[in-house]
Amino acid sequence: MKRVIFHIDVNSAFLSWSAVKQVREGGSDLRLVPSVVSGDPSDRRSIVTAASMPAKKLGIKTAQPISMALRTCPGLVIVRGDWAWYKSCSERFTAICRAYSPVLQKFSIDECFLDMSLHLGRQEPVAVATELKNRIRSELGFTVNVGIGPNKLLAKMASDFEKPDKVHTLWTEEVPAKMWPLGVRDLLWVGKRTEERLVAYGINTIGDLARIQTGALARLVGIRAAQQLHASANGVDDSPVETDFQEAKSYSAERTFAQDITTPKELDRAMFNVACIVAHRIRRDRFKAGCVSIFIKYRDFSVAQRQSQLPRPTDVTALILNEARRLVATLWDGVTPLRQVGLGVSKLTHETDLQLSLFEDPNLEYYRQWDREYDERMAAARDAAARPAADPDALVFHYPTGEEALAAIKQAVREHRNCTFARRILPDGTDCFELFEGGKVIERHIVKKTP
DNA sequence: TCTGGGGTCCTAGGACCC
DNA sequence: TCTGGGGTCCTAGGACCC
Repeated sequence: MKRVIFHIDVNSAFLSWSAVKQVREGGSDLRLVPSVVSGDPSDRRSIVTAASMPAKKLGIKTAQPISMALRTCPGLVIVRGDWAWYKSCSERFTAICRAYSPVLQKFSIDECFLDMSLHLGRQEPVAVATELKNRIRSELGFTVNVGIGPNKLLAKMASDFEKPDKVHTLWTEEVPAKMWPLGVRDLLWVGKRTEERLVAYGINTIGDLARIQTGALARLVGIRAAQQLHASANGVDDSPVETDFQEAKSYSAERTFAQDITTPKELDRAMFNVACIVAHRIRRDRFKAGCVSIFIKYRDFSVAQRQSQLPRPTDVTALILNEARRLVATLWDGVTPLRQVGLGVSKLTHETDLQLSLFEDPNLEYYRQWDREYDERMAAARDAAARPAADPDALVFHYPTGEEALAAIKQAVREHRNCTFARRILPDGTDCFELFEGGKVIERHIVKKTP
């Protein structure tokens, strides 16, 4: 039986999705002007998460610093990401794809593979793909590219050809004409480093890679990578479309500082924050972690990391944080400036710890109670964020600068110890800090936007 | 220009056991 | 005292993806 795989890829996903929302709310279409999704544009370390076609035509690229993009295009429209909305777009997109074949593998928030081998009947693959593409466009308001091939690799390569709103095929017999002239970097799994090594050896195109002996290649990139690259360059891939839900194997969180930090106190505060986030997420997903890792990134982007096994798997923030602190102490000298820190957990299990250890931390019950309260606050903040913005009774405070806002917010948090609080981006793009009481927003603190 | 925040997998060396 | 060879686990680092 002939295998037919589709790879469906949303064009400029985050930007398209934000545009759909704005158009629905009566706004203009971001896709028609130079625009990007990014973090806080006043933070020099923010980068472009997604760019519109007009922005890309001006040379703005994904992952470029926002400050640089603004220099290229001073009139650039910047919108902040809306993750809850993106998730709902992704779910509706996946649901339409699944109607064409149940053999679906979600590859990321905006991409999936469909095994169409048993679901085409007498229809032509291109006709079905075109219908799928058009249906997503008319029902959901955004465009996708569909790549068609005999396996996942070629389908994915095909979807990357001309964009947007296109269907392309890459059958095995088309590989020499359509894929071999491309540079090695265009091949899946060839990144910056591998490209450098290959080019230094005179391997410039995917065709060069397809023809070289794997023995020579192995000396450059290792045996396994060599076999993988050689097979890929020849269009060979027999990996199945995996329909099963893959459980996460690790969780991590990182923070990049607005300015490099140089004191253990600052580092510890960041470690505390990321430990709370990671531990909360594993509890939410009913995991316990057997291994804790930390990493730090220096000014020059070099990274160092430490990891260690816990005596027993845990989901307790304090135990994870303690281990992270111990690891930090063995790794960082306490003075070399750091731009980023991160904490991860792995060796995840679902086991429940019924057995009690003689060496149990005497504060364990206190730690657990603290975690429960943290989890409740997070849940309350999530619920509040999911509700519509209308709450006319909330007191609204405006501040001319971020510093003043921060001071006032700290004061408000001290005064309202029973309140939950969350930072939130309002539908009009206003970045604000909200205090909740009994599920209602009672105060909203906003930094006045400079015109 | 000056670079985010998540993830996955692989490799190589050392410790330890038989 | 010095010695082989294989297996497994752990750790650090690197490369890639979106």
